[in-house]
Amino acid sequence: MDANGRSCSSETQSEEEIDLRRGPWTVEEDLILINYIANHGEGRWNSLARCAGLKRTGKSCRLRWLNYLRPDVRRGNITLEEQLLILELHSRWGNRWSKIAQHLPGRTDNEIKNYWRTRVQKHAKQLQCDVNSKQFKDTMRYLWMPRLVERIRAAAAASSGANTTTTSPTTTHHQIYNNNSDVITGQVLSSAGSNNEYGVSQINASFTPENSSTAGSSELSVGTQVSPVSDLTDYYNFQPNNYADNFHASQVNYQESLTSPTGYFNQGLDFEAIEQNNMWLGDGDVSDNLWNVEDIWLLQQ
DNA sequence: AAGGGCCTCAACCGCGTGACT
DNA sequence: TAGTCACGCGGTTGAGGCCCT
Repeated sequence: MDANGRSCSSETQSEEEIDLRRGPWTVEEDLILINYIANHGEGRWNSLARCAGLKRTGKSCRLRWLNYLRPDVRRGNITLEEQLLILELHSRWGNRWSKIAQHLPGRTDNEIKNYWRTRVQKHAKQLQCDVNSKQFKDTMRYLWMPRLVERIRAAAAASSGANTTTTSPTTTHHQIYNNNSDVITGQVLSSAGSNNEYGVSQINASFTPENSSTAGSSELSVGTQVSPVSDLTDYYNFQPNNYADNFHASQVNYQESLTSPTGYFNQGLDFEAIEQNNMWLGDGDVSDNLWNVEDIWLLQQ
C-alpha cells in the first residue's frame, strides 16, 4: 500500500518501464514524498519511489528528502561560525563533505560543497592558485580564518552591547577540535565576550554577514568599538618564535595551525601594513574582499 | 528596457562500498 | 566467490535569479 492507500503492485517494474520525471520537484511531488515517509519511514528508496507513485528514481527521492524536505534541514545563509568550522574541517579532511556536514547540524553535504565551490574556490581562482595548494591553504589559515574569528568576536561583542540588560550567563554548544582532530563537544557557560574552557568567546551563531545591516564596517556601527586594525595586529604581529603566545585568549585554538609548513606566513609579515592597504575592510560578504590579490602575491614572492 | 555575464544551488551522474544471496 | 542491489559520496551540470552595462 502506498501513502494514498493504493497497493504497491509494481515492485518488479524497472525504471526503464516507467516514464521517469527529471528536473525540479513540484509541490505535489514533495507532498507525496513527505507523506509517504511520514507513514512508512525512509529507506529502500527505489521501492519507496515506486510505492509512493512518484515517477522518480530512488536516488532522486533520497536526494530530495535529505537535502531539502527533511524537517531538520537548516535553511538560510551559512553563519560565520559555520564558515569557520567548514574551513577548519576542510583543512583537516579535505573534500569529505558528508563528514564535514556531520559536524554542522542541519547542513547538508551538498550545501557545504556548494559553499566551498562558490565562495572558497572563487578566491583560489582569484589568487590564480590551486585550492589545494599550500599557498592557498596558508592564506586561508593565516588570513581568512583569523579574520573570521575576529568577525565572530565583533558580532558577539555587538550583541552583548546591544543587550546590556542581560547579564546572566548563556549556554552555548561548541564543537572544537583538539590537536588529534577529535571533536570535542562542549556546553559552554559564559557571558558574551568572556573566555571559556576552549579559549573561545561566546559566539552569536545567528550572526551572518547578510543579516547584519552590512558586513564589515557596519558591524561597528552598533556601538561595538572593535577596531579591525588594532585587534588584528594583536593577532598577526606574531614572530616566528612567539606567535603562540600572541594567539590565545578568546580565539579558536590555532596554536597548532599557526606553524606554516611553507613558511609563507612565518616571516614577520607586516599585517598592519596589510590592514592599511585596506585588505580587510571590504564591505561585502565576509567571504569577499578578504584579501587583495596583488598584495597576497607580493607577500608570497 | 534588454541582454549578456556571473553566481547560486538544486538536481543529476558515475562510481565505490557494503550487505545480502 | 560472484552477482546483485541499495546506499552514500564527490563531482558536475544547468536553470533561474541577480547585477551591470
